[in-house]
Amino acid sequence: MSTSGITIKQIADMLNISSTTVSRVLNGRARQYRISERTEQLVREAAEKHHFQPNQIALNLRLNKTNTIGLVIPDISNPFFANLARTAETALRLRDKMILLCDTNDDTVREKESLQLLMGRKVDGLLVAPVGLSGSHFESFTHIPTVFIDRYFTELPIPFVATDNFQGAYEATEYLIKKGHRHITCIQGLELTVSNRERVKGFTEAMKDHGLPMLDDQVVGDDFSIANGHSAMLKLASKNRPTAIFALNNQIAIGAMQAIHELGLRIPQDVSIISFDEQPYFELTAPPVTTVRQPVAEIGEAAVQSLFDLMEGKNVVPKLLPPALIERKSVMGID
Amino acid sequence: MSTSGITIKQIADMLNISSTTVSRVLNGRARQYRISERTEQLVREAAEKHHFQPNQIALNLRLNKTNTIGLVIPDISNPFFANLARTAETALRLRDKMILLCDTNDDTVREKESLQLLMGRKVDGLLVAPVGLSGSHFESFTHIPTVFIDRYFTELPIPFVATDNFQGAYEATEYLIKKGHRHITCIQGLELTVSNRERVKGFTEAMKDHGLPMLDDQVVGDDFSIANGHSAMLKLASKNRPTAIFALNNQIAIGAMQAIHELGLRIPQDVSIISFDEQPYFELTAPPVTTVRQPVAEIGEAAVQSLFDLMEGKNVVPKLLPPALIERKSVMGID
DNA sequence: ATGAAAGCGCTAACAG
DNA sequence: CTGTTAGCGCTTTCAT
Repeated sequence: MSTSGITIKQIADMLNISSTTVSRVLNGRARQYRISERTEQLVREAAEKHHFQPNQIALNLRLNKTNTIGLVIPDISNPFFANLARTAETALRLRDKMILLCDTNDDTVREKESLQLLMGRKVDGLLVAPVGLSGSHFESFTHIPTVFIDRYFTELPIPFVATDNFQGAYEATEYLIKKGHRHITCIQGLELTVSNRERVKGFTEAMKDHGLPMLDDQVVGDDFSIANGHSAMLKLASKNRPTAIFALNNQIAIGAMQAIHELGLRIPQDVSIISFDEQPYFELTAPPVTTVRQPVAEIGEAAVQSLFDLMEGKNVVPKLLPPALIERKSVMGID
Repeated sequence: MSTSGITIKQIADMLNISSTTVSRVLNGRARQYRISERTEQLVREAAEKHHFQPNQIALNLRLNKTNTIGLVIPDISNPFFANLARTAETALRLRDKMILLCDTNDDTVREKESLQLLMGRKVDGLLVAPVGLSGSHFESFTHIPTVFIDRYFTELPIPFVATDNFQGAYEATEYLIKKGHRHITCIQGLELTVSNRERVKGFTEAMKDHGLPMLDDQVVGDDFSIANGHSAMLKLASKNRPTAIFALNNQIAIGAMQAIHELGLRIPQDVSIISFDEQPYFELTAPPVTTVRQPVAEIGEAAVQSLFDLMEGKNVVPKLLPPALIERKSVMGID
């Protein structure tokens, strides 16, 4: 039926009035411009009848504003980011913004490409969980309001909202140590990532603070995937098996647990495990897994709020939100 | 530094040439229009130097094409949809399209609103997992290429790609029955949803085919959430407890299992359970859960392919992909 | 109480 | 080999 929606000009022509008038009525400025009730009526009827929808593209061009936010994350299939995306979507919808979604797969090239594309699309703001340890390539984007989520670069004047990864990792490690573990291996995610680095730091520092030696292979693994958790665990078990594993995200933990089961080992009798990223199913696994909870909803909402503050020119301070240790049954006390 | 990127016109002015020429060079048509090497060189240098980025908004308006696809799904935090989103994102990126993400929360109002917004933004196509049992409100969108995913309306001439939900549910139910279960309760998701209806149908038909009576409360629950699975299970346990539960998606299964554990009941000795939606963690739960696997990646890729075929005017047929039963330990055989 | 005209940044048709 | 003009749909001066 309708080709693609009627335009203001078409309505104007039908009514033999100018498009200016139509625009004014449709933008609720009839009173302000003292447009006659009759004209207003006519315009409204025509618009209604033909399901007038303002062409946002034209609006974008004219107003130099797209009401669109770019969401750039490493992996939407990781429940942590999926939840983040959801809270962000909800918060943004409330403010009449839409999300352009970019999944970078934790790949620098894809990230740069995504940023470039989003620039071209003139997004009003950016919410990004960046790859890499330094954000030099973000400097060319300083003119567009950006808030980092989950990961960040302190040397950049760009605000961020994230979990205090260092603290979370420190506490998790200390918990393991207090349970009597001395041979603990950390299965990490992508090394070139701030969240990973902070977590590894927390692990390392806790070990040092408790006088435990950092041996070779004390930190293994190379990305945030299930496959990585799986293969890392397999290798670990074949050598001098640690008594406890610290998995640096939920995916790694799943992979490691799969491997442990395949090997016929028991948790926590043969290996204890603790994981970053609380997820509902960790309560149901055999055994339930002790985790470090990240305040996902708070992060998502605070990030959106910060972004809006930024867009309104307000001063925005970075936020590091506290994690919480959720103790369950996957860590055994040993002497 | 740079305000918002340089324009073609600005480059043209700097070089004292017309914007047409600049446009031609930048679009790789220098040869075609026999533009002098020198001019081409100059234009390229200027563009490079000032980081020229074509303004997509202007392009959209001019070309009447946005290279944007609307992805409308009920819940991005549900791993099934998160995975779908990921495959779709990857497939679309390969074809130089970006995704505008809308999370409807399985709410008709929000869905309509999303569709409306996406129309205004002139998306080139739509990928949607619709709420509701009839798609009358989609008829006003027939001019824009649309493919339904996971859920669909057979009365509409809109292609879809989905799991054969009926078959999956039928097989799951039959599996339960063959294991000796007679008192089976189905915890369903949102009733006003095609996927739910098909699954319930499969369940009902399998029961009938095996001569089992459909009692009151044989199908309970009302949405696809963890909370629903949890509360439904709590209620079920307090009455005449069934020997087996069929959870109609992964979230419901998680909620139900939480409730079962809280109640101090054992799976599968006290209650057996089977779930729609295979997920990695179902292998790790206590006990590992028997599930109906949906071919998520295939659905995502096929949907994108169908959408492109549609946009190219090709004939597209709906696809119902076969599910697979993954047998694990959550169902006990009884006599 | 209403309109004409300009312009957002770009490309395409037509002209040389 | 290059330029002029028009126009995508809308809003915003500036007129009247």
